[in-house]
Amino acid sequence: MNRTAARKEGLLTRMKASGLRLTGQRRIVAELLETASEHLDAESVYRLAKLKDRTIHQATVYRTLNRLKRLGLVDELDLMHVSGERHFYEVRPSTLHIHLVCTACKRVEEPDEAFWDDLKRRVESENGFRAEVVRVEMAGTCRACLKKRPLRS
Amino acid sequence: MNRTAARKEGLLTRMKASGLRLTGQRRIVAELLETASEHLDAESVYRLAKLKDRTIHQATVYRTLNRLKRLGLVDELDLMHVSGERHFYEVRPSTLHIHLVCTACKRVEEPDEAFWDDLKRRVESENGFRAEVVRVEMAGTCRACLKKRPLRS
DNA sequence: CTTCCTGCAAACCTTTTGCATGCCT
DNA sequence: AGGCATGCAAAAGGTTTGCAGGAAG
Repeated sequence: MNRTAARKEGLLTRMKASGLRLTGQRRIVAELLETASEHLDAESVYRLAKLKDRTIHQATVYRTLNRLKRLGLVDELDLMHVSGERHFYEVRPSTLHIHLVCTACKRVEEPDEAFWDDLKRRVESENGFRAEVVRVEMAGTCRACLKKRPLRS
Repeated sequence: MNRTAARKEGLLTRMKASGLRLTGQRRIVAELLETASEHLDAESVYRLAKLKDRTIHQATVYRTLNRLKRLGLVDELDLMHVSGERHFYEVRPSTLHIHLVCTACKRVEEPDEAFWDDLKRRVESENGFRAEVVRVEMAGTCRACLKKRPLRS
């Protein structure tokens, strides 16, 4: 939930460090991604960005997102396709993504328990696989919805 | 790896049990999904199905895959977009999907260690989230590729 | 006879790309 | 000047849909 906690230096800082030219529009996109309280898809980023700069174009949003993705500063998610085929973007927290997608209320929880790092280590020792990006996605029913509609299964 | 092991009753059986009409073309799609040694995307299913029935149409493949998906008999995967935006399909093994996607050789490993089930239980007890589908995707470098190009990071 | 499946083609949605313009360094 | 960023429109890629004909229950 508190997605800001995972990051140390701001996205803008890292963008500049990556040699990326920091234009006004890119700033807007970066700030949106960083301050969003929920995951945004490209279209949402575009819609929100337009409120701050009416002239921004969708192609620019896509290009910016792709640049950030290639630089590894932002990750593209799919969230189990709860909302169609769109991709969602989030500032890379630590290469570790854990999403609990509630199929009832569509909300996405992001627990940040430390023990998940365990996964990476286990896979490396047991499978000889060095994981760079770990994504755990679970679809199911969240606590709140379970209460409303208890024992559906 | 041995993806067949995870299933108990055949997909065809479960399709019939779901009240789905079992046509020749659907059989072909189901058999392809079941016997595939690697993950197939819609287009591959189409291409392979056409070898067995020249008259099958892409729309039919999509419709069949969607039906199977909605029935929960097959799951749609994204495999970290190592091969573009396509979706891959796999017969639902147990609602538990673990994919180790090697970014070097593009191969996908599916370790079927029992301890992964642990994940589901932990999330339920620690987050109150009842997971129906668990998907763990890791992108990184597999054992073989690590050997070829040791200590890249 | 009704329901469901299929082929076909067109539509759809999201994302990418080529080109021309213009800004920044 | 040179390179990069942007707008625009067109294309691309993958998937879905409406309709009409046909097969299955």
